[in-house]
Amino acid sequence: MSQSDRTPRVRLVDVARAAGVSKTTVSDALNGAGRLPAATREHVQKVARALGYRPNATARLLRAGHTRLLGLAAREYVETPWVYADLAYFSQIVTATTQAALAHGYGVVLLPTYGPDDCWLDIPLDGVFVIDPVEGDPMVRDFLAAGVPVVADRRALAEVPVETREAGRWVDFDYGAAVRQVLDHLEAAGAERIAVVAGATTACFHQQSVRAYHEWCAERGREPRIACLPAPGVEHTLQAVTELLAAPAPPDALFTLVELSPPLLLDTIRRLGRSVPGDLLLVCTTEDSAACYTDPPISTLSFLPGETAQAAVDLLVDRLEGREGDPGHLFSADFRVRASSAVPERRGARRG
Amino acid sequence: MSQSDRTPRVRLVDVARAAGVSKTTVSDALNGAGRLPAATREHVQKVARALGYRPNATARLLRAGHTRLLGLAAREYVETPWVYADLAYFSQIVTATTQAALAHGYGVVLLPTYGPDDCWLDIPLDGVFVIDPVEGDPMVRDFLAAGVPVVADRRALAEVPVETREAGRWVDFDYGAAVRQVLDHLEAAGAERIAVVAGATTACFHQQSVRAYHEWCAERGREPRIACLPAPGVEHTLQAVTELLAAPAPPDALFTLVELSPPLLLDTIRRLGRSVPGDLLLVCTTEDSAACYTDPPISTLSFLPGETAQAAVDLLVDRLEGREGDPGHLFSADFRVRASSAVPERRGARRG
DNA sequence: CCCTTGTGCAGGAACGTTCCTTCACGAATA
DNA sequence: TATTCGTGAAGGAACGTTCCTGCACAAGGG
Repeated sequence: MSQSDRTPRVRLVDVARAAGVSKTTVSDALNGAGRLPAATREHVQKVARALGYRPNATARLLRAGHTRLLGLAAREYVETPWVYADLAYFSQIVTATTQAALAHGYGVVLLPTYGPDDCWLDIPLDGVFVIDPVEGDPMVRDFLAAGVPVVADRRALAEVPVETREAGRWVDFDYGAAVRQVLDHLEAAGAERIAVVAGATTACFHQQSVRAYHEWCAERGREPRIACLPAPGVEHTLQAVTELLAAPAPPDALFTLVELSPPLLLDTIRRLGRSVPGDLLLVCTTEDSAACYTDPPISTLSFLPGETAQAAVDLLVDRLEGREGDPGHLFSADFRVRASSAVPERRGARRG
Repeated sequence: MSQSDRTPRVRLVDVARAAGVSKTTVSDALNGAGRLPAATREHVQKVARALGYRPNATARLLRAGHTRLLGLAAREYVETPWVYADLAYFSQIVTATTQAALAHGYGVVLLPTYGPDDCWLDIPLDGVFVIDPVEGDPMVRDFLAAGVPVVADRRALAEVPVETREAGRWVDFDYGAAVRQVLDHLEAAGAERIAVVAGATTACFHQQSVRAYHEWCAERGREPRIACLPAPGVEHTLQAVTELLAAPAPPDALFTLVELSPPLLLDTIRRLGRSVPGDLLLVCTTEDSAACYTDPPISTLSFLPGETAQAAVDLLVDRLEGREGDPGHLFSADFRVRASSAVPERRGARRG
C-alpha cells in the first residue's frame, strides 16, 4: 500500500466544516487571535480535539516565511558520508549547537556533506553553521547565494562573491598561535626533542597546526619530528606514538594534535617503558575530560567546541532576527597545564 | 533593520517574467520536466542563473506533501535541555541515525526534549525516532496522534491510544538478559562478590538493568553491592568505584553500567592498589573502542547503537514509503569477553 | 430615526511551488 | 480541404495555513 492510501490528515477546513464556522474562526480560536467570544473559541477547540486535528507544520512555515531550523555541517571529511560524532570535538559541537539553538527557539538539522549537487538546498533552513569548510566550499557558496545566512570562517567567506557575502558571519581560531603556545611551554619546561602526532585531513586546523610546528622548529633550528596518521583510528594513533618513541634519540616531549583517549595514551606510553612527566612531557589536544582524572593529570589543549558553537548560533540568530551584532568572533584556544607537562624535579626548572 | 528590509528573494514568477515565459515553463525547464525544446530550456536556465534564483524549499515541501526529514530525540534526561552527545552511546546513535537517514535520502533533526507543550509539532517531520521514551511519553503520543510515524520501544507504543498505534514501530532491547549474561560470566570466572555501578536515570535501560541485578543476586542468595550515582559525571563515577573497592570484604568483580572511559577506570583501579584481572575482574558497559587497546583489554557490553539506529531508520522509512516491513526489531547486546574478566591462572578455572 | 461604534465572523488573497488541463498552431494524413 | 496528431506553452488549481479586509448586525448617542 502506498502513502496516499492512508486516511488523509484532518485539515483546518475539516474542523471548520464540522464546527459550522469558517476557517478564519478556527485558526483564530486555536491560535488565540482575533475577536471571538469564549463560547465560540471553546466550541472550536472541542471539535478540533474530537477530530484529532493537528496543524500542518509545512504550511505554517510557508506562511511564516521562516522555519526556525538551523543547519549544521562538519566538512572535515567531505568525501565520507558522515563522521561527526566519532570525535569528541564534533560531538560537543553538536551538543552545544543544539543547546544554543534551542535556547533561541531553533531546531538543528544535521546536514549531509555529500550527495547530489545542491541537495542541501532542498532542506528548509533559516541559517547554517559550517565547521571546517573546505577550499571553495560549494556548501558555503550555495547557501549564501540562496540568501541563507552562514557562519563559517573568514577564509571561506572571502572566497564567496562579494554580493552574497553580506549574509555571512564568521568564527575563527588562531590554531597556529595555540600550537606555538604549547611548544613554547614544552621548551620552557626543558624539552629538547618535541614530537607531534597529527592527522591527515584537509581541515584547516591540521594544516595550520602542522605549518606552525614546522615554522617553530625552523626558527630554532630544530628538526621536526612529526607523525601524520594515514587514517583516523585508535590503532593508527597508538602505532604512530610507538614508532616515535622507538626512534633513536627518542623525543622528550609529545604533543598530540589528534583526538585520542588521554588515559589510553598514558597507559601506552608506560607500556613502552617511559614515565610521564619524568621521561616524557605530554600535552594532548582533546576535549575528553578524562584527561584531568589520570595520574598524573594530563595537560590539554582545547578548541572550545562549546563556546564556538554558542558564538556561531548567536551570530546566526542575531543576523536572522535583524539585529546588527558582530560580524564574527575570534577565539583563542584553552591550554590547561597539568602535571603531565610540568617541570620535573630532576630536570631543573629551565634550560640555560 | 528587520528581516523584511532585505531585498526579497527572487521567485519563480520573477524568472518567468524576466524570461518572458510562464511559471510552468520555468518550473519545467528547471526540473527537467514537460515538453520543452532545448533552446527554451537553456534560455530559462540562463535567466534563472543570472537572477540568482533558488527555489523555496518550504514551498516545494508543501507541494510535495513530505519533508524528507526525520526527528531524533533522546528522552533519558527529559528535564535537562539536551545531553545527547555527552555519552558515547548517544553520540553514536546520532551518527548512525544520520548516516542511515542520509542513505535513504532523509535528513535528521535533533529534537528538543522540553519546551512549550507540543513545540516539537511545529517542526515539519516525516517520522521520528524516540530513544528511551519516558513513561506515558507526550512526545510519542503527540506525534502518533498527529499521524507522524514513530519508532520507540514496545512499552511506549502500548501506552498510546489504539487508533493511533498503527503508525508506530519499535526497537527493543532485553537489557535484563544482557546483564544476567555478564553476571553469569563473572560467576563462572570465579567471582563471588560482584559490584555494580549504575546511573540514576529514568531510562528503562537503567531500571531494567538494576532490577535484573537484584533478581540475579536474590536467586543466589548473594548480597547486592550496587552504587547508584547521584548525577552523571566522571568524578561521581570514580568516587563510587573508590568507595566500592574500599568496603570491607571488597568486591572481586566490577561491572559498570554507566559510560566511563575504560582506560581511566583501569588506571583508577590500579591506583587503589588492585590489579585486573588478578584482584578484580572487570566488565564495562561502554561504546568506547579504547577498551580493547588497554593492558589488559577490557571486556565490554555494548548496546549496539549503530545497529539500533540503522534498524530504527529502516523501520521508519519502510513505513513512510508504504512498504509493509516488520513491526519492529528485538536486539541482543554484544558482550565481548576480553582479558579483564578472563579466568585468572592463579584462581583455577572454576569454583567448586 | 440616522449615524457611529464595536463585535462576531466570513471571504479570499497570499506564501511559492508543482502539475493537471487546456489551447493554439503547424504538419501530416485521409 | 477537413481531420487528426504532436508540440510548445499558458492558465490556474492545489498544497494548508495565516491574516487582511469587509460585511452584517446590535447597541448607543444625537
